[in-house]
Amino acid sequence: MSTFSEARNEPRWTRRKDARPEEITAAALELFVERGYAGTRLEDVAARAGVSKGTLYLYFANKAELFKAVVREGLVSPLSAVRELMGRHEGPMMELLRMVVYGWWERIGSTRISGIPKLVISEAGNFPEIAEFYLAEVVRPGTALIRAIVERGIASGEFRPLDSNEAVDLVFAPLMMIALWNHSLGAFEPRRADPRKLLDTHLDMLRRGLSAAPVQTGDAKDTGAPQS
Amino acid sequence: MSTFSEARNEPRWTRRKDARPEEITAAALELFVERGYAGTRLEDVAARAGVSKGTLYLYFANKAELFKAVVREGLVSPLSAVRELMGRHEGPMMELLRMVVYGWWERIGSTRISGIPKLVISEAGNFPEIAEFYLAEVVRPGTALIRAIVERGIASGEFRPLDSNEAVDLVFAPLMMIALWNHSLGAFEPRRADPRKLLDTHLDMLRRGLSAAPVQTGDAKDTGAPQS
Amino acid sequence: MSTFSEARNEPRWTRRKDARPEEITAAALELFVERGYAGTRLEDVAARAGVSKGTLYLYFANKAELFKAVVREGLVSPLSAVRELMGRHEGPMMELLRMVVYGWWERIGSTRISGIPKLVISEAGNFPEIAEFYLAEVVRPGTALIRAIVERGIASGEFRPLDSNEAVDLVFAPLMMIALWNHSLGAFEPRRADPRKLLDTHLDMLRRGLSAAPVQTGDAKDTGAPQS
Amino acid sequence: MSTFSEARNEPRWTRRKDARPEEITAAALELFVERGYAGTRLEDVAARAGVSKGTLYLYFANKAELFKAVVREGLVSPLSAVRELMGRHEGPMMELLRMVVYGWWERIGSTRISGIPKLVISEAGNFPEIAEFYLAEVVRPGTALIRAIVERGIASGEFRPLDSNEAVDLVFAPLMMIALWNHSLGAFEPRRADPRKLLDTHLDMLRRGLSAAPVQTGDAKDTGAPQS
DNA sequence: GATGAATGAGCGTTCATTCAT
DNA sequence: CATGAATGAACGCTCATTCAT
Repeated sequence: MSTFSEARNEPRWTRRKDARPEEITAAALELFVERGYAGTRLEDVAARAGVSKGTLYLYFANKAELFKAVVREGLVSPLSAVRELMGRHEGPMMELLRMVVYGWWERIGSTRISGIPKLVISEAGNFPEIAEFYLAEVVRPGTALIRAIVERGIASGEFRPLDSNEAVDLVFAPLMMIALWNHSLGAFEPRRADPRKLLDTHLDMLRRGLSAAPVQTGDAKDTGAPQS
Repeated sequence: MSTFSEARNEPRWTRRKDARPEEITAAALELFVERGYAGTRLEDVAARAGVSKGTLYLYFANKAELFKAVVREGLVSPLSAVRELMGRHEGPMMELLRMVVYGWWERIGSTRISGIPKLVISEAGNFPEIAEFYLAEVVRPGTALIRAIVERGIASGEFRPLDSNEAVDLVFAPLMMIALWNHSLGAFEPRRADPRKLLDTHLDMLRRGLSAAPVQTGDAKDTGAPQS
Repeated sequence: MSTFSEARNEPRWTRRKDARPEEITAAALELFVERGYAGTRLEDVAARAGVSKGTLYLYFANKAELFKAVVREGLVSPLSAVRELMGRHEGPMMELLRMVVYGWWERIGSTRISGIPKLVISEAGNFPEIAEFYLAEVVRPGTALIRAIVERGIASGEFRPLDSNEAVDLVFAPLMMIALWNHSLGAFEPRRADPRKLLDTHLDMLRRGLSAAPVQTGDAKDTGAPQS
Repeated sequence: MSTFSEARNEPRWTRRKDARPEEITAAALELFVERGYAGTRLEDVAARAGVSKGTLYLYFANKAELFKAVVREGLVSPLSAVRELMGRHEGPMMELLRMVVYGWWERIGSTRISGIPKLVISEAGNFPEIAEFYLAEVVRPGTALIRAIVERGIASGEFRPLDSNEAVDLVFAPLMMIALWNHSLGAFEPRRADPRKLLDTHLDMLRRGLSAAPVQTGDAKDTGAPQS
């Protein structure tokens, strides 16, 4: 009505139709991670998002859909960012692996998105749909990416010729462990080493473990080729 | 391989009456692992154990107590077996590490007990008591054991001097990953490599990663000392 | 056949604004008849009327008021038309009855107004106000009208002397049955006889049933007087 | 424990597993008829049946199944009773019709089962499944029965040759009207004629309407044949 | 006037727990 | 000891109603 109102940049009562879904999934992510799927009451999600119970249903058809949206949302851009990075990279694959691990920490490990793996692991049995979705959209593309790096390294002679599927699992395991720990027992064990230091050591171990150079150790002659 | 099984002395076929609680926890373990705590209905536990719903309450005060009993039961003995093994061991620590990893697979990884970690991780937030208990009874003793091995290896010059806490995490991570995978997404991804092969590769990577011998790799001069 | 339509004088195409309430009650009538009171969602009424949910509340205080308006609207005028017709009629009462029945079909039975009886019957228990209103405005005046016809016929010797209240019910029953059927099970039983043929047969049965002339039937001597 | 307890014929706490379903459907019938399907709260059904809300679900999977059970239960035996009666009958069909109408009043019209038609009419739109079920199990068998009677009468020359489908509707209409009235507006119009007298008059009208004998009425020559 | 996002009371349904037998 | 019918608190979801725009 007044000419002044036109200048407002932060109207107090904007219909927040577009911001709402993210506010809700953010609240839901926290609670799902804290309490599990079944343990999370939609009323609490609503309260934490600052809306009423009914509002949830304006944006998500039901609890399962909200859950799926939470999982989906947390994992779209991160993966494609890695993919892009890999396309551009030149130089040793070990260097790329390091960037991927650090990038994972920046974008996922150190954020609340890292709660999603725990969610999925916990609820896979009850939500086959989620399990399939996560496998198709996250696990398989993610492992394919790392496998490609490992295989490039093997092809170039940088890495020794080991089973690339196994290598992928060994690259991922500590990252998963960090994420799971931080969202479960970590809450009860306050003094913990800096995860970044652990990741550095992990990368250092990987460097040695993947290297094509032979390693002379106490109990076995290492030829650079994998065991049996 | 049969390293862990020597300590058991209990009669294998006690009277049915005494076996009831274990039949129940066995049924409960399966279901808790499959469906999580909240997703498991006591009626189904009863049905799978071949008893009536009411009978559950003759042995367990409530669902939470049953859950705790399931977790508690799956954990106690194996650790002491490892401790004993360690006391007896002579020779390279890498060899001991290998026995521990294989023993873990025999006694835990390949059995339904491997579902326990998933349970604990999933429900730690809802059952602080379980979390504390698991930390006190399993995590801290377990890591202490491995840390002792690593530190013995460092002291003897077999291993290079890295942070033993970090090393422990890196030793455990793939074992945890295998256990979690088998009880969650693994059910939806049929073709999977043999976990034992993965463990072999893991041990091979560890051997190289832990070795005191320097490793010449493409992007860094390795002196045997840990990074940074 | 067009007997009833003569009295209407209102302009047929008033301004849209004034038409709104009627568009809403028209939409509401359809839905209330299809789904019952509780089964009808105001959101659907709004959608069918082409307005927003909020707009409903500009015209009707709440769902119950809308419902009452729907019922009220479907009832008033036709009765006065019959009353008028009756005042003018000369000749046999059976002929008047026939006109009334045909008129009912024209103005009510074949239109969506015929859904009103179903609504009232279904919701009488929940809406005493509607029940009373319908009794006062429709049932009692309507039966009075028919009763007057029957009684005129009896007085003139055209009809035999039976209980006029009972006769009224027997005149109405098939009309009600047609209306109710068409708005309930009729939707699930596609092939159905033409209601007009049924009404003809009904009138034919009434003619015989009401006639003062004796009827010789197999199992009773008919004197024209009603049975005990 | 005591020898006395064996003599008890009315144990105070018998598990009433077999009586319960009928107690519940009886309570549900009352409430469904009073308040409609949606208007009936299961909590109230439970309370009226003297059980808890949860107990309902021991016997009926959900509200819709309870509803179907109510409908089913009220109309199985009555229909077969009529069928049986018809098989035995000898003599005029008009007599059989009279027995059917009286029987309907005894077994249905005067009992609370008469509330079912109203229920079905009200909810057919929301529960196609119920509508189909009622058509298949009640309406079609019931009309077939009456049609058979009418057609036998026509074949024997007792009735004039009219459309038997129409005749069936005209036979039923007043019965339906009585049932519906008693469960809707009837509650608000206390003084009402005895339905049995109305049924007598209805039968008397039918006798005249169906008779093969010609009837001389004021406005039409009646030849016994139906109108065009 | 008209909109539709937001609300929250209310109900159907589930399931851990109890207890008479 | 064992049973399983019964309970009722708790929660997901719906939808009539409100109100800032």
